Amino acid sequence: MKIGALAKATKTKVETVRNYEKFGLLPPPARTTSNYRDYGSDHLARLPFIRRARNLGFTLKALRELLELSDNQDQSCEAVDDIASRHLAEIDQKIDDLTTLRSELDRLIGACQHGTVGECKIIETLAPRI
Amino acid sequence: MKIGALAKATKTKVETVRNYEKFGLLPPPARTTSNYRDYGSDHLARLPFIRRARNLGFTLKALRELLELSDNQDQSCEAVDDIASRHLAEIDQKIDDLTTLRSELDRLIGACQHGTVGECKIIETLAPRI
DNA sequence: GTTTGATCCTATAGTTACTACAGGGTGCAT
DNA sequence: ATGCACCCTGTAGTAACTATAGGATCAAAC
Repeated sequence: MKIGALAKATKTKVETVRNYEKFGLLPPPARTTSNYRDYGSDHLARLPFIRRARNLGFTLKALRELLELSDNQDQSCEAVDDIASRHLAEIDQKIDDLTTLRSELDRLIGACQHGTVGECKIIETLAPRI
Repeated sequence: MKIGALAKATKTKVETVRNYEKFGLLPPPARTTSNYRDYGSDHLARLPFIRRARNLGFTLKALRELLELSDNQDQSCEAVDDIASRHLAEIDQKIDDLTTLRSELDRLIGACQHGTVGECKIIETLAPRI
């Protein structure tokens, strides 16, 4: 498939797709005789992963590391363990933060339905843990 | 407190703090006679919220909207409900994505400990929901 | 068979959010 | 009074994306 079809299928801008290739997140696809990029199902699977992970605040650099866990199956257990563990801690923190933020937004909406907006404590929800 | 102390207390770069003020996320603090920014406890509470929310992938624009829920307590219930609900859906999606990604990393580490690295299915974890 | 329009190519410049640096003022401590 | 750490404004750099320019390719319509 050509870049336009891939971009559409993954709701990504064409320029962003090319950008990922330049950065080494998407392997360079085959080219047609007229030099058009010709993507396969591996690209189609990989791109949504990148998009979602980006949306979750992972940098392209962090993503490259995670994708290498997938690409180089022959890596040492220590390497896999180290990389995965580091990201696991980061992910847990993010889930925690999102969960507390979620509760406060939920409470806000609930208070609203009872006609009493009350004090908004959004800021406190993400206050630093001591 | 001066900007350096605030930055240190919130693990933020001094330049980033000034940037948030320019963007309207942090209210301009009082100034000393020598024109130094003089922050109070409200700034000290607000900044960690901004930092965490940024880390979760919220844009400065989205943050400004969320912070207005907190600042303008006199907003209409409909406005609060609308803004909060939109962000709630976004947050739920993020929690879902992080949870599935977390499981796969966890499985990878587990497999590692049993000496059988096995196939890495990270990419599939964030595959599109149909 | 050529013209129109959509899509592709590369390359460059703009945007957002942050970071770094330049050039200069402030304030305390030795 | 001379460092030295900190503050100020302003500008320029980075990362990741987005937009635009200038041109090639291809399918379809006339």
